[in-house]
Amino acid sequence: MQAADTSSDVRPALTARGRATRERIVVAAAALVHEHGVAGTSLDDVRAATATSKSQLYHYFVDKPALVRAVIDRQVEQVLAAQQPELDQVDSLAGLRRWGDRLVALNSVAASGCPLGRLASELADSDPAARAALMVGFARWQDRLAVGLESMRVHGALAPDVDPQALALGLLAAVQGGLLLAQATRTAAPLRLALDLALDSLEAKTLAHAAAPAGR
Amino acid sequence: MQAADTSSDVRPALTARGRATRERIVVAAAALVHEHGVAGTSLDDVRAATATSKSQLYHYFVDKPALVRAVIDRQVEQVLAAQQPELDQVDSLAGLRRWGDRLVALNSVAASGCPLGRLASELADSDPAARAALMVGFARWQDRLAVGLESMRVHGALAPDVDPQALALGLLAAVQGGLLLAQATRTAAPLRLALDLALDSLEAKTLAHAAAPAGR
DNA sequence: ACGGCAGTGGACTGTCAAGTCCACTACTCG
DNA sequence: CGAGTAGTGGACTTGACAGTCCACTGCCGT
Repeated sequence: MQAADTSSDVRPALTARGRATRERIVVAAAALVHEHGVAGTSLDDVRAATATSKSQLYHYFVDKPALVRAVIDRQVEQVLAAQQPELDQVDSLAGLRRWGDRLVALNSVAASGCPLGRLASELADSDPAARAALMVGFARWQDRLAVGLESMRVHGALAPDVDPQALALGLLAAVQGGLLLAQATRTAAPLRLALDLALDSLEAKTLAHAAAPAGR
Repeated sequence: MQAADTSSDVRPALTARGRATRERIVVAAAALVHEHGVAGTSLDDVRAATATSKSQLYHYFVDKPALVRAVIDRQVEQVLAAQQPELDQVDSLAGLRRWGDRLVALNSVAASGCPLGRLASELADSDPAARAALMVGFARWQDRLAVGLESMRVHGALAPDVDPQALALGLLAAVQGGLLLAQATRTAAPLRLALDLALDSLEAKTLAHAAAPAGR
């Protein structure tokens, strides 16, 4: 009914100048939305921040939700890119801890929470297309982690009976919750502690510890 | 400057009828805000849902932020109450798992996320008074958990060197992240997995494991 | 039985935001 | 160099929402 054609938000025939302007709009909108939320960001704010006009906004995006979807796509890329190269090197316990340290460091710069988390909690119930795009983003994040965990399992660094996808999702949840509380408390501690708790759990699932199986 | 007198939102001289009306407004507003967010809930929505008039809203609350603060206070109570009695019985690993099961069960009824989490991510950057109230709520939640964990430590069910407050905050972060992703994915799995990961970590910190790493 | 105040009804105002429209500019291609 | 189209400027319309105002009602004490 609504989003049958998922590629409809990509307008055809964009010249180089057009692509640059569109990009400028998305970048500024992403920053504003991250800071003030979707509802707290007006198109006039975007217009002012980009020195564009109302007609340009509607030239490149059919309506505000379409712009928000472009922002989501951008934030997914940004969030994944900001974790590089550590995210792709989580193939050992040490690698996982390095990745965690990077997240803590990123959060320390500006404890403004995870852009995806904020968008998710604001849009999950109201914008199905946005929710779908966010789910894809979270899934990509989870997969990156799962690939690393699977490699650990294969190399014998994790017990053979663990489920990498499940662990990755649990880890991602810990990160999201840690970032949420870090934003609320304006403290790095929640993220740090959530990561420690989750990673300690993984450490307990290393082969050495798992020699004596702990069931459930 | 603005919120020097923190008790100013409690209007004096309320009769029984007045208190009932005020309560009705807060209850309906809490439900609407939980479903559509603060920005997505207009005072007209609240008015319609409570069969009240505009003047009543402004009779009981000086402005919308004041109503939101009342909603926050209510949600804090509701969230803590909904976890009873399990939350006050987290004095063993089994008790912790029962508490986790209750959270999963609550979330299964309607995967709408944690009211506090949603409010926190929406208001943390824009409403300092709201953020403060939410921090108090999270702190109460954390303390309840910490009391249980401390009792476990004292009874020897946890290693003596653990920090109950830190573990409680980590646990709370896992829950928040799990609920956020559960809402986004419309699945119970993230909460379940986040709790499993965190509780497995606690299990690994039990005295038995700390003394000699062996199965339960 | 009345004076006064808590509680109520609902019209009204000002502001702000989304989305529309049309005129204009500048690039590109023949 | 001229026509057509991508790109731009900004005024305008429409609607929604926070907040105001004043008239009214019903409870309560004396």
